[in-house]
Amino acid sequence: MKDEFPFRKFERKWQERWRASRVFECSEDPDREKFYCLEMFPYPSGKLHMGHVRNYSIGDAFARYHRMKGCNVLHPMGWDAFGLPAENAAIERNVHPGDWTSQNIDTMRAQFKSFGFAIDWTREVATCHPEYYRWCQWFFLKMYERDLAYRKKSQVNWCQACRTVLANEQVENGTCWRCHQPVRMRELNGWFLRITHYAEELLNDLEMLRGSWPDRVITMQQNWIGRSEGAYVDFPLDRDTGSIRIFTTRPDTLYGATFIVLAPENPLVMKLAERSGMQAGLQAFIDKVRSVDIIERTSTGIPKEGVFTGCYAINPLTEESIPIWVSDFVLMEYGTGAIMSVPAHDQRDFEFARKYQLPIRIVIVPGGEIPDEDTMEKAYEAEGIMVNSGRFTGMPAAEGKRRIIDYLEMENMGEGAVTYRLRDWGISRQRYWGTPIPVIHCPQCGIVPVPETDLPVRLPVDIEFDWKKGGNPLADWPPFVNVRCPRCNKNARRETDTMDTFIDSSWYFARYTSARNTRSPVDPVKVDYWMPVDHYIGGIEHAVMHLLYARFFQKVMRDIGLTRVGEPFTRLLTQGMVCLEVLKCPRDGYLYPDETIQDENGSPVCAKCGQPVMVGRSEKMSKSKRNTKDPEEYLARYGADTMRLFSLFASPPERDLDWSDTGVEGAFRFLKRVWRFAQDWHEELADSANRDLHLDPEPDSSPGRIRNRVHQTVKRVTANFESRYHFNTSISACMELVNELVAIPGPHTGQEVPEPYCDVIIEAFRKLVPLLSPFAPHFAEELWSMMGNRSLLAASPWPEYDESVAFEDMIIVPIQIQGKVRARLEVPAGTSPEVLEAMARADESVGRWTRGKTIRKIIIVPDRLVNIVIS
RNA sequence: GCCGGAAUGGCGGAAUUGGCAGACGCAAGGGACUUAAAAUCCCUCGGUCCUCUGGACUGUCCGGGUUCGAUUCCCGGUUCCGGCACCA
Repeated sequence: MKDEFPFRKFERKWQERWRASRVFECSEDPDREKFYCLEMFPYPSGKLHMGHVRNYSIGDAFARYHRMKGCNVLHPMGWDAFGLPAENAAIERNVHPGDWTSQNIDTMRAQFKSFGFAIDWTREVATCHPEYYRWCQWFFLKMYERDLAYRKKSQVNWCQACRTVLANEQVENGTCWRCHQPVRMRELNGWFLRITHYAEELLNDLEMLRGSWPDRVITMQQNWIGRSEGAYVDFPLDRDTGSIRIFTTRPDTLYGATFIVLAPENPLVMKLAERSGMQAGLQAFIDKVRSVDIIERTSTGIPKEGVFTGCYAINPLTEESIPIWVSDFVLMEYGTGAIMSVPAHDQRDFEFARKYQLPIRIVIVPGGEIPDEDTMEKAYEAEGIMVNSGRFTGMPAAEGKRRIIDYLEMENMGEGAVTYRLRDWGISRQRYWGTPIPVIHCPQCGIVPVPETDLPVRLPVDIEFDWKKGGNPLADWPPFVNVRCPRCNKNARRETDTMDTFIDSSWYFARYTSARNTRSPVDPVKVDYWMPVDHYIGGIEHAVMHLLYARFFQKVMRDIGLTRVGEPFTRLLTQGMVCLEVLKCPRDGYLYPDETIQDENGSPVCAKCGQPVMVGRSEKMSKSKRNTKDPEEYLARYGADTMRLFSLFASPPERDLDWSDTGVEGAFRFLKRVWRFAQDWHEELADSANRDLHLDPEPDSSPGRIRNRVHQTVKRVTANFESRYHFNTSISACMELVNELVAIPGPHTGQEVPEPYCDVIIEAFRKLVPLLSPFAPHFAEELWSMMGNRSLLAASPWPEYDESVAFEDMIIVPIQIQGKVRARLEVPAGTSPEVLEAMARADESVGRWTRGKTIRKIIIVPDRLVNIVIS
């Protein structure tokens, strides 16, 4: 059977050869250029999904290409193995989270292997292994020593459904990022990492990444860090001791500050209430604010509510007494939880002042005229000249800012300051399946860190627990909780919070460089050889959280002397989602394709109720929308190479990919076509590897043109790997070449092999097969060995191209008249403008268009076009 | 509201710096092979029109502009996607 395409057989064969030859295992070699290629490691959720297939197909193409280019490639894999779904599975089906996780890992590892990814499996890590998470604990202790980890009571985002705390980044539109239930505020003690200590550096270093990270990720991180420059200003209380500190970005408007507003959570509120005797009213207001859920409270549209505290403060510059209010629009978490209100120059303050009839004073004007404060319709927020501002009157606002800050500092009334939107990272989770925080609470000594020598604090795996009960089972497990204080040896209590799993994924990329090291998280020599990651590939959903935390950890690792590298990821590629149209029945909701049947007109109807099915637009594949496709099915039917090829061909990596069964079929057809062509030429190709080729056909002969195309294709595919990463066009280029090869006469058309073609075809295959290998590695490896190569293609050099052969000798130059193509000239490349002009003027069809007209101008771009402008 | 990104045939997409719009693939239609089907191969395939083996006009979200020439650059707008959203 000549036409048979035995992909199942050869895919298994090459996977086995790669494994046995250990070709993808690597070690440090200072003499070779290193290339660290990494895709974001998966959460072991059960089985691979199409998003994984795409992600790892992209990364694998890079890894294979750079290995063939001669780089020492590190391409590892591991498991982000702690986290909530494991506990949810435990609750649903009463299996231990650890068992559930390790089964999933086994399943998914096997799947990875059946895709033939070029991975160094000796470096595999799983974050739930004590050998891994002990170093998460170690990092925690190091940070604790350096005051980068601390415990505080705070208002936290609380998800009732998950019974845990969420970081701000994990709250999406007021709902939990995992279960999408509303998030409530709750006061809780917990552990924090002082990421704000690095805010400035995390912001500034983004500039180094510009150009090699997507702009939008840089922008998102900038917005998230949210630097603002301004000043703290102290407003003394009127007829009382003490003062209120506010933060403002507009010290130049200080003379226009006519009232103060406190956040409802600000502890000052109740103190002031006591003085004014207005406790009842203020408490009622605070309770009312608290009762509103976070979604509503943080939505911009709703009108601002406020209450007067009955107390006054002194504006330090005007020395006037101004009222102190409380309102829900002021946030306790930002700045100082108190603001000065300048209604003339802040729209929100303006609306508030109008609503409660508070005074408005203009202190900045665009020109000379001062508008009427009683009739103005909105705040003037732009730059201008200061008025009504004492000694600062007449200054441009920008200068006034500096001068007022200087003055405040001189008079001890405030200081210049920078604040950030970024908050410290709350890492405590009231959950079982995570890294235990290595701390002991002693009634005598207080908080005592677990000594380094006692690490890891093992998560008890033999825990007996009713998973359905919810909450954190660790807190109810005496063997874990009851310990002796490492300092005084008296009875103490172990911390039962576990770490946010984002800790685990904040340094795994460094661990891969020294995966089995038992003395420290990373070996300093190895980590500095491999780091930073050269190509990091993953989903855009990690643009802020994971990538910001990882950057933070990298800087901490640097500062504690583990590495010299300060930024972990040199290049970032954010791949798009895998999408498919959704099917929806008006009665039964989302449907799988096999839950629909065709009616007599061939339109899809719901199999259950017979109603017409709406075909919705293409959306990210998800179980809840029932628009998923199982990679396993396609793997069995078409093989790994076809899936990989399709995933890369259907759209460029950063864009969304629409899954298409017929598209997969197309990729399969292409591979079969090349296969069949190779079989037809078997006699010529088999064991041709060591043959000397005579490659000197006339450049403008048919075989000469084939050579030209071959070398051009090598050039195009190579260029793509170096700069644009649009593998869809790389694959197109290979397809075009195959189309040209198939068009020549030969055994596949039932003809004799014409003499001049034979060596050209052999050369074509020597180039084409390696070009395809990053996309369809088993297929390429099989053809490579058929051609008589003894060594693995995966370890062979990337094909070279000869610029002089890739060079196009004859070029078709279009002739335009008034910008419209009217004729074409076939000329040798590099034909001079003079000759082109003469040829264009002499051209017959040009004459038809120019007859009776005056030629005003002729624009000539050599090798590109001729444009004749007529009057 | 603010900040990004996108918009090209029936569909996914291509067009390196302003220089032949629609590569490559999918779908569709026609044909060959076949008892038939599958597989494979060949042809057509943006739109409108004409005197139809050719040719004209038009066409890259819409409206302007710059230019000999704009999918590409500039200004204004529409729609969609994403992020942030009382941040003082």
